[in-house]
Amino acid sequence: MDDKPYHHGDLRTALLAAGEAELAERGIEGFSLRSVAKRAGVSHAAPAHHFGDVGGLLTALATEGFLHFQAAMDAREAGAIDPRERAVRAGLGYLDFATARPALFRLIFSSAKPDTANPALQVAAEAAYLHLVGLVNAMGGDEADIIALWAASHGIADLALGGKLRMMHHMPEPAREAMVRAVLTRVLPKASP
Amino acid sequence: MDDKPYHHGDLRTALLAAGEAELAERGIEGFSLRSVAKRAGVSHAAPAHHFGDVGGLLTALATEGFLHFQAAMDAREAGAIDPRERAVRAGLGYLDFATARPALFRLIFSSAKPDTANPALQVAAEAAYLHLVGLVNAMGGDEADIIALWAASHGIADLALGGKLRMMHHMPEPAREAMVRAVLTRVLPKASP
DNA sequence: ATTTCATCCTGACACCGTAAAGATTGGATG
DNA sequence: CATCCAATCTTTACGGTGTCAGGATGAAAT
Repeated sequence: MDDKPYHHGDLRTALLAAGEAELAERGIEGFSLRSVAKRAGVSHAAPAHHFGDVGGLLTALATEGFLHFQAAMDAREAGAIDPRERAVRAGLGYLDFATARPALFRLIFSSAKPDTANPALQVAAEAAYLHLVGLVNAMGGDEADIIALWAASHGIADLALGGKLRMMHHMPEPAREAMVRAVLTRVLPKASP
Repeated sequence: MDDKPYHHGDLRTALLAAGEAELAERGIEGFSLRSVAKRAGVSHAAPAHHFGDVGGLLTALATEGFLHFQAAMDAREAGAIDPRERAVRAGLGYLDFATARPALFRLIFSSAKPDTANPALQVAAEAAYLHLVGLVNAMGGDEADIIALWAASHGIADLALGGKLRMMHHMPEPAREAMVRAVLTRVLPKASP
């Protein structure tokens, strides 16, 4: 039997992985620091040294979450040239992320626990925002267009997570994507001549 | 001194009021059943008899929340005749509610704690949805228009609560309303001829 | 007057986050 | 190589939380 060494080796990384698993299984509202430590096979006070308190761990998880968020949009945008098509795909990626990692989505957008003053988190959040700005600028849109696209994408994703869009949940996948496309197309700036 | 009688008289109502105060001061993530009981001047186990567990109390608060939500939209819509203007005002009321009662907003739309199978809660939620459907129908819109208006309104409100719309938060009130109007106008169905 | 029963309280338990203090170990320093 | 140091992890402890079991109270019904 491999008795566990006193020093883990890469506990910080292990705790982040355990934290993501905890979020996926129990959600934000069921998230427990002690449970995360148990997942990593470590004492309940071990996380403190790496993350301070539970807010510190959630801040790090949120920072990672923004990367996943970004990646989900990039995956959808890949291959598309037309700026309007790219913007629509970004919205689809937005929904992909929310569906695939609901708790992470809520952690990022609807929780007060992550420390919004944390520099790394701010950088990650700003990057996601700038990505959106780039999409809208490529279409020749203004600030209202930015908010419109963002709000529509976010609204669809958040309402879907909340189970409020039951009519959409009862649709087959292709029809659902078509519906999202129809909605997002409405909020794009007028096609440039 | 009025020593408290053993029987409260209307504890259920008092607990609901205390629960709203607790939400307003501590938010969902800081919500504590024992603290609510303390606010109502009652033992920590007293709420159990009226609401079962904490989920039961939050379910009742969410049901009440939908009424406040409805009222906020009605207040904005009052006096407007034109269907498109009414729809835009509903969106402004949506934001009003989120701003005035952020924790209640999150409880309704982003929490898993309320029991979504509760009949009273379902009725309240359905009423809010049907109100939206009525607005869109009056404009001759279809299902995509419903989702578009709802998602845009919800997205703006939820992002604003999350502090993500900093550019909007730095605007004077009239400009902010103008911005919301500009965004919402984009998602309305084409004006009927 | 007695019984009944909803209401409310007390006490207990397991779980949680956090802090303090001790154990262990890898690595730097001599 | 021997020693010390600092980082890492554990143990223990404390107050707070939700929930359950059992007892106390008192209003209403018999």
